[in-house]
Amino acid sequence: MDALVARVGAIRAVAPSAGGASSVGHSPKRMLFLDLVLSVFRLNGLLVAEGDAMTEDLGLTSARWKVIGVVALSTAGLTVPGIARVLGQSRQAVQRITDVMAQDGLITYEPNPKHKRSVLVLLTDEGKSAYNALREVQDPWAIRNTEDIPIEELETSLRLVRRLIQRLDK
Amino acid sequence: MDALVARVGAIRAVAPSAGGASSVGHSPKRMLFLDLVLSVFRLNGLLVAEGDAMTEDLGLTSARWKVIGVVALSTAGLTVPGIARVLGQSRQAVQRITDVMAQDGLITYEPNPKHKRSVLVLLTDEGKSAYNALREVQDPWAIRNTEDIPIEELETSLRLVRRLIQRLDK
DNA sequence: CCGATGATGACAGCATGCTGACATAATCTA
DNA sequence: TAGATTATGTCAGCATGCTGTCATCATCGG
Repeated sequence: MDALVARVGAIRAVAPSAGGASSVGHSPKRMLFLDLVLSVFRLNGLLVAEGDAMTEDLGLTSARWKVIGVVALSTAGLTVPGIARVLGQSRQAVQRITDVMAQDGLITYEPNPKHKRSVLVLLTDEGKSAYNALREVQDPWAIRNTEDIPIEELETSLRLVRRLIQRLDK
Repeated sequence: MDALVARVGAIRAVAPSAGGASSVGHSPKRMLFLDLVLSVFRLNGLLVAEGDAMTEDLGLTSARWKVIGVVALSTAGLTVPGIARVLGQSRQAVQRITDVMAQDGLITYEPNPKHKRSVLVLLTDEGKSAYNALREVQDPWAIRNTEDIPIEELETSLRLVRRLIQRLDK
């Protein structure tokens, strides 16, 4: 397991040239997996920070553009628990975000014809322009971060991440 | 971008048979990347939950075994900011975790011959047995989650995640 | 040797996740 | 239809990240 931490450390300490040699010892798959887990922890933190920095001018944060992205793509509106299910988060966590976003005028709560209490979340005009502005920074960012990565690697990685999600989500 | 949310939704709503067809529209790489980003957010949450559940009997949490794992692998001990640098977190966040772990008797603060104020973190006997117990649940878990995944896919994904980390960490 | 710069400790505040608990609305089932 | 089960709103508390601030210790350069 030394290799694991050595690698984690290397991410910060050593030149980007590192990252080749896979660990020796026994059960390389186990090492790869644990290394991947720690790397996902780390990447998550960096992505949140990056997302926050990238959209702070728009009055957004990572938590907010997760919500705004989901709502923008729903034609008929979504309930708060519905957003939570899509994002895989607790409804309470989403509720707190949407309440603030509603105060800020990005979304509105509209009556839900199918449910007396559970209102629908919709984007306001301000929310829609925030979404458009979001895409204007997010799309170039996505392109910038993938232009030198083969599409096959993206597909393989996404498939693996999805498989792990499915496995852990029961 | 509809495909993105459709996919995210599908993770929960649809049978595991989904996940094949890549998105249509323009710039598939951009779609793949944004999808990967959301999936990483999600996987992170699931991994934290899984890590907490898996080790709660040991008096550990995800945040704690990140620390305990790093400390266990250092021969001479590490300072709190040192642990933070390895994990890519703020020293304050790590300090709070280590303070509680010290109260719980998992670690001790020892004088640092190289620094008057910045003490070294070391595992107590209790901490060492917690680390051993951790490995006894963590290793089978890692094996279980990778036995049907080709090692090439693990390597590709880890390499991609690492590359993204390096890119975002400047 | 001394002052500037950087690293660390300590405290505070905030954002974003989680869970638990309880009441009520909605839906399913016998 | 009536009761049981599930979904939702709401409030509370907690865990784990982040940043900012300020004092103090360490280190380096003139």
